[in-house]
Amino acid sequence: MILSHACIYGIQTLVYTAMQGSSAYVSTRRAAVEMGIPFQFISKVMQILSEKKLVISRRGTSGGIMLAREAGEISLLDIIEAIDGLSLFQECILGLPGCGHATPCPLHEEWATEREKLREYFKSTSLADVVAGIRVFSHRISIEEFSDKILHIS
Amino acid sequence: MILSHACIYGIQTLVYTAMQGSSAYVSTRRAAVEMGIPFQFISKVMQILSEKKLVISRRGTSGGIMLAREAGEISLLDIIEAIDGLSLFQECILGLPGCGHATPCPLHEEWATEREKLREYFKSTSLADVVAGIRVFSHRISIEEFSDKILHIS
DNA sequence: TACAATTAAGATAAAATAGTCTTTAATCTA
DNA sequence: TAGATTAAAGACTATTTTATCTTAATTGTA
Repeated sequence: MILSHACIYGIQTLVYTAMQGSSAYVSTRRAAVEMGIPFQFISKVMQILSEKKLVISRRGTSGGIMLAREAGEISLLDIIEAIDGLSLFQECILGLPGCGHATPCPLHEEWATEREKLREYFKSTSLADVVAGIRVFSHRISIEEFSDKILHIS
Repeated sequence: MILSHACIYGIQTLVYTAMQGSSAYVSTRRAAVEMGIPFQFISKVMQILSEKKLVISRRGTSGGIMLAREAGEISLLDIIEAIDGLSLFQECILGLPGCGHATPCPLHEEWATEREKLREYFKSTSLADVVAGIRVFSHRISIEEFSDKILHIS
């Protein structure tokens, strides 16, 4: 698995949040239920993203989270960096500490090329892009249809 | 980290084995010491690769492991498949179970393209290719120079 | 002010991965 | 045959990741 569960949940939750518009705080409990993700885990991840200034959180009634910047200004790489860090895009694929241009492992150049493409993709894809894909191409974000789960909490 | 430690150790050990020529069994203990990898862990990984018919192992004096096929006939993908499985090349990057062409997640097409390139690279790169890279470009496989550690065991 | 709703935060538990230790079985050599 | 060497195998430990539980703090509303 290339991204940790925490990171996957983080991306899913922020995409969900971006889809709700920016007027009000979005309930993470509701987001969790609708997306079929453990609520407490999302809560932890949002605390990290709050520290890293990607979201603003608020307690109490009508509390929740809100994107700290416009959806077009938050890239998937921003989220990955905040949660998993950038080691995926920096480390040798064979795990050799000093692997680099001067002392490359046998796979160094090829993997350096591949991982850079991947990084570029994550960097150039914003939450707004993902939301647009969902709206235009009916991409899905939840495991089941949203409507299935909404019934359970309202 | 894209490959597990077990998988990384497996690749390193088989590359090391391929470099020794095919005439005799290669001691996994020696390989472990020279590459700076936990011996018992390598032993476990080699047991897996032995079950999967990628290596032939032999107990006793002058025992060790030997590649089951020519180095040119064992791809990195063969090793990855045996140890980590192929889920890396099959799963949705957001971890959504039913993600596919019919019901894609927002990142489906892009990631499907990237992961296929990665799979092709691993499939088309054999142990022999890696060894050739090491011989021609002085690529390294161990964490430190081999000669440093050889002294400790002989 | 009292209460309900909501996230924050710390502790804990469960699961997966990584690593170690010990005993057994096989093999070679003297 | 006896002893040394080596991998196989199973049990165990440690670490990291994932997930849950409980309590506290904050906010809006009646």
